[in-house]
Amino acid sequence: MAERRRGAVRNEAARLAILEATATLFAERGYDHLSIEGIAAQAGVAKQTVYRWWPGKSALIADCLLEGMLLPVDLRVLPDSGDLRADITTWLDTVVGLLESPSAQGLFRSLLAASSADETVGQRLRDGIAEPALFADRLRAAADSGEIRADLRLDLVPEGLIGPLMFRALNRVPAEPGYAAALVALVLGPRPAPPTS
Amino acid sequence: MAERRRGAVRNEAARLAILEATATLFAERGYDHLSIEGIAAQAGVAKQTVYRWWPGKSALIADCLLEGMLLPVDLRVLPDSGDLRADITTWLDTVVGLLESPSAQGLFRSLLAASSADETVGQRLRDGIAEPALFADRLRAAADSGEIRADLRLDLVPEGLIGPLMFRALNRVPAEPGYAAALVALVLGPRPAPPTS
Amino acid sequence: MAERRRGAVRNEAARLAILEATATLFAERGYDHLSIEGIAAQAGVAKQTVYRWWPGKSALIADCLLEGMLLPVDLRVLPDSGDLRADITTWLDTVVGLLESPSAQGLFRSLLAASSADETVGQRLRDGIAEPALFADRLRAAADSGEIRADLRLDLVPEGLIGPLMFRALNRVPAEPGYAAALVALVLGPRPAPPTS
Amino acid sequence: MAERRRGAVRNEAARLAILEATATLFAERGYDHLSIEGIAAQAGVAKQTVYRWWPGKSALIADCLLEGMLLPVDLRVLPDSGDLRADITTWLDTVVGLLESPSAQGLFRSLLAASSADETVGQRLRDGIAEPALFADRLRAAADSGEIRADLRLDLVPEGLIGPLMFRALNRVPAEPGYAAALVALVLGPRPAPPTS
DNA sequence: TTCTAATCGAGACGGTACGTCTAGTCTTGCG
DNA sequence: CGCAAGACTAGACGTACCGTCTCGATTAGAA
Repeated sequence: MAERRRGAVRNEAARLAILEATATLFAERGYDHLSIEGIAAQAGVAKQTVYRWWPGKSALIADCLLEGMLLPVDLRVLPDSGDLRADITTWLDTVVGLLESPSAQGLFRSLLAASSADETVGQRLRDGIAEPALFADRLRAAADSGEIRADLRLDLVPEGLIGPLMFRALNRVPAEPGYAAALVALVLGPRPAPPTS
Repeated sequence: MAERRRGAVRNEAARLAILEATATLFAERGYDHLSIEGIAAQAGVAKQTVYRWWPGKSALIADCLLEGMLLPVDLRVLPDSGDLRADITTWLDTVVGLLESPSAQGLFRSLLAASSADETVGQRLRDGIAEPALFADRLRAAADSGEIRADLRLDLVPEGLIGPLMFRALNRVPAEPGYAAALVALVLGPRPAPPTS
Repeated sequence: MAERRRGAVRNEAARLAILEATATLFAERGYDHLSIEGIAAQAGVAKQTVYRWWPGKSALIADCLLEGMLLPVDLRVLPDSGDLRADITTWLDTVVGLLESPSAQGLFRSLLAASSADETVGQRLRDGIAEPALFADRLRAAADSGEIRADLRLDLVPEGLIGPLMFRALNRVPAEPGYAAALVALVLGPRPAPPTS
Repeated sequence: MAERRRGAVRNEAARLAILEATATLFAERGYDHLSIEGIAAQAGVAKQTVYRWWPGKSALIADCLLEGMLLPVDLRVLPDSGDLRADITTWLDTVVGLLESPSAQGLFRSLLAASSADETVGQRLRDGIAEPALFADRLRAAADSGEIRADLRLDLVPEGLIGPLMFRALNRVPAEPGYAAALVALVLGPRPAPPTS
């Protein structure tokens, strides 16, 4: 009983070409200097076809994020070795490693600019990098088991980890070796002493 | 003795009018949608007078920050009550309080966008908000006195405090009451137990 | 024998709706500013249905003329009182009367623009206003009877009468009272003196 | 004392390039199919420079007429041999001769279309072809001398001569040899018999 | 009946041009 | 020389139509 649309159907090839052109040009030129006109030309598509489906360039970025076309690796999974600190450090090291390349740094900064202009981009960026659920279960379990101190505000952990990365990206401060581990130590605190039996 | 330049000297009134127009329009419209043309018109100045002294809009923002025209209060001083945690919490509460107004939130997000486009803006922003020196001495003293744990990476504290604020600003997550204190607790860790004598 | 086509037959309602929409929009907006898209929308019809039957907007105008949808009165008949000069003056006064309304003037000018773009429109316009046959017989008879001078080039009379109207329409010069009679006098010459017996 | 403007002055080369491009493209492609974008490109000029000085393409055409860039010969002068009928016939033959070339016919039709869209074009066209003053003095003199009949409405003569040309141009009817003379005879009437003394 | 060709509505598509806005640069005349 | 004024090239903006095409529904003669 699906309300069946009439008329020609959307061209998937055009949709993909537009998103790919967006991703390419965004990585090359950054958020400002990204023009719909350029995207349409690069995609071999009429400008109106872009405007038909997206209201502006920030929405294009948001969709690129949704399709995983901007982030080169999948950050939405946390390794599970049993040691939460080690796992988060590993995960964070992946992110930090990405940011070593200047072009990836620029891309990340541009993503922040895009987030500044459009709320949806921020949501998608969060979903693509550090959705709350990524850490939540592990953190709760770790708190229960005493691996981290019991009074830690678990909901602040994601922003405690990602926020400093934003700070450094905007300030063009590269991450030194061991930065990931130091950040984990800062946010999760020192490993509590094992209870004496 | 000073080799005195010939010809007309720079018009200070024009300089100020331009920076004030920049600050006004930046607060009203955000970083993109800020145009040199608009600034010149608002300042009652020829466009060329802007271009003669500044290379682009990001440099204007940077200078506005330098002149303290964008941030309504002076954040470059940390109260000193003797209790570092309390002092930082107080300071952070000031910042958080600013961000409660939606317009100030937008201004802050726009500052992040400007930082993304221009390194200098980031520097000035850091200088205007949380220069390293703001915390450094107090932190070192607190570490010496045992007020905070000795192994804390003190250099990570500023980014550990400001980064999460950036995260929330970009994600449009308002700060709940007690957020400042929770953030301080997260980054500085719990107050260590006084040493048993 | 007739090779009978299969398939659905042309929708007469759609055809009429399209022509009516064309007439309406042409009168409202003029020849340029007349768009196929607008016509289709106004007629509640798909754009393709227009393009299936007409090659462009000038053909639509031509068909509207053929159906008499653009000219409010039928000009294809010349009264016959016995006095040719009076009859033509009467007929011309009808035309001039039409052109008194500014909207009808605009419509007439638009028809000239359409004629300029498409030969067929000109033909249909001529057929709808002053087909050669309209005057030919009466003129010949009048020449024979001496009502007009014998050496008059009868074939030039229609353009001699209509041409000045075009001139005035394009130059936005309204016709003063008595214009029709003056024009008839100009073209047909003064009434010859009756032959003395 | 002339109120002297400040700021850069209008670029005459650009102005001329634009008008020349307009004339070229108008002759090549006609009134519709004439695009500001194409004119700017042809003139090697930014689009805004066109829009700064002209509101639209009809104004460009009007200015081209004013500069005499569209009509290949100067029609604003009537020969004077003493015989008005002969002079007008000569003048009209020039016009008719121009209209023999199909491209000039198209240009003339396009001028009519432009006149239809913009009153100013019509004025300029009239000024460039048959300003009232062109005929007025000679006609009055001829009426006084009895060369033409005294009761002729002299003010109708220009439209009586030009109108039929418009009619034929719009209807794509070429002028046969002798057309100019026939038209003069139609409008001015036969040469009156010399008064018998 | 079933098949098949044509029509219709809706509307996506690659394009062209619109008229406006802004970026930076350059030019002119005043102080 | 700085400055206001403002013209200039360049190019993106977002919109309107162009003429073509594709989709599913409908219609009506042919098989």
